[in-house]
Amino acid sequence: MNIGEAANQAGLPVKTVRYYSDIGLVLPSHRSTSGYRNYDSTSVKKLIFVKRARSFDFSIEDCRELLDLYQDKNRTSSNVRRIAKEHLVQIQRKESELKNLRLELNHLVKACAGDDRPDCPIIDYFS
Amino acid sequence: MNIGEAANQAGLPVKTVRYYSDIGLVLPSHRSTSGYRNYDSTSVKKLIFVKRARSFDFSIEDCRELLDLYQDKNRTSSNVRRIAKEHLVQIQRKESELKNLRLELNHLVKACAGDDRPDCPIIDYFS
DNA sequence: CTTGACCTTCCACTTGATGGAGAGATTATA
DNA sequence: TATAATCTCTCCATCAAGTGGAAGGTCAAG
Repeated sequence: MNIGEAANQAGLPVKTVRYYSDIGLVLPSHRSTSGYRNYDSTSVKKLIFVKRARSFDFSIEDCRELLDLYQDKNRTSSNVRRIAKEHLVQIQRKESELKNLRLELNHLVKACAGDDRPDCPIIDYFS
Repeated sequence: MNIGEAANQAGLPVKTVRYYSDIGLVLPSHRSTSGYRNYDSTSVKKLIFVKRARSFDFSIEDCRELLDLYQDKNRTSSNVRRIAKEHLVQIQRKESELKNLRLELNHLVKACAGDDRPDCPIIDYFS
């Protein structure tokens, strides 16, 4: 199938599929004589795999590694687990940072009258 | 003072201060005859202000707006509050997305044996 | 034969910086 | 005073992960 149909089946924009092809993440199974990218069901499955992994915020490089393992019949689940676990740590770190941010900002917003006067604890805090 | 000293006082890399100057976010108070950026205490305060706001993940454009309000004696705290509140909503949304991600990924990692065998619920889930 | 949908490559833009090259300015030391 | 070290300047490239658009080739239907 052509890129449009493949993108459709994977639920990705055509541009993104072409981008994944450009960076060698998911290559089309072959090219037509006129240069059209052609995707078979295997390559579409890879696109879907990448889409899922990306929705988990895995980086493109992580996806590349996971995709290798996905295709590797000799893989060990410990390898996959390692990548996922490292990623989990990143997510947890980010989440707690965001939480601190939210608490502090919430505090500031609550302290701010939000009226016509120029007095503002938010501005004061930043100054 | 020169850019190095200003950057130092603001706790920002010189490159960043120059970048803020380039995009017109915090301009140096003037330039020396030889073209050196010169920062007075007011412009350094603005740098510090931006640094704080950025540490709260406010975008550069938000910072620009907050900086305008910071300098505006006729500002109303409601304007500042609006920006901060919108930002708070973004942070909360991001935080809950991250939480969902963490829970699901944690689930997957826990379900994965992480041993020598190729069977892996993480890979299965993505496939 | 032409229209329209789809495909191609290439280039620019996004955010918020950061790194480096090459050159000029200033300051410290010998 | 010479020179070396440090600072600063501008300009260009790069990062992630695409997205948007231009200019042009391809294909099927009417």
